Amino acid sequence: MVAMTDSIDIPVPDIFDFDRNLVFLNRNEDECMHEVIERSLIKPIEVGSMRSLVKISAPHDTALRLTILAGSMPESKDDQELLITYIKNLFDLNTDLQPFYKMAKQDPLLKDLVEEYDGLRIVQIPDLFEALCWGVFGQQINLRFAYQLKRQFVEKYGESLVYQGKTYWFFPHYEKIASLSVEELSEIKMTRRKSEYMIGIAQLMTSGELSKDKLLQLGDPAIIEKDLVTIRGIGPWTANYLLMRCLGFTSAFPIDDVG
DNA sequence: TGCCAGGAAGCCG
DNA sequence: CGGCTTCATGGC
Repeated sequence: MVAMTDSIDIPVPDIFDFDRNLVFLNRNEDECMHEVIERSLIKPIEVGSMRSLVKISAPHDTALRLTILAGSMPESKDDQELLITYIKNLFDLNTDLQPFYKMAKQDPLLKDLVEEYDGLRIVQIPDLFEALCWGVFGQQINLRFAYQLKRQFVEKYGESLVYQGKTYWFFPHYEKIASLSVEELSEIKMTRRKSEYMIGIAQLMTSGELSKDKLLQLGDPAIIEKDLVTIRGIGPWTANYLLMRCLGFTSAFPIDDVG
């Protein structure tokens, strides 16, 4: 029997600093997929049959606490596990950072960096379609505009809920984008080419040819990257970005780029 | 005003 | 493979 509770606690690893990760999540005011309020993350999350506005906080530093602000708690055991998996992925809780920290603390260049950002994880975009879209949005335009594109996209094709008079948006489903024409999608001031990329990607996901599970089953990040690059609209940069920000290959992050 | 931004595809040799 | 052109829109 599943006990009906108001909140779910998820234990966090030793090397984890919730506030530092919140700072990262709060880095851009144009972000439309979540907000940070008073040491908590407010985020609409859709997993399985659950679609709710979730508050994530850390009342004590050994666990994250999930509270449902609007919608409902996951009703089935499956949905509850999907939610927990999503949050674990979001904060990259499954990665063991001990080996990296041990190595970094012996490196004169990395030492200061690791201490300054101790407990900061590579925050993920757990949803593959969302990560892919964000990669495409950001290609060859300034970030400010990329955030604008995402917002217009989300508010035009996504669904929403209202909480305390404020509207929160879920990321659009790929099935919906797959059915759009280039002309329709281009209305939000994306280039035709970006529209083509996104519709093509949405179609691949709708047909089931492309999925996060399938990519992860390939195992080796180099092989995954090769697979991703065959998709029109995904080049080396976006493929690498996906490995790092969605597929959890945080060890592959470019140390050259640390600055 | 002009350069350029979290690139990638297409074409040519 | 390596280099060059095109795409197209805001930001600063």
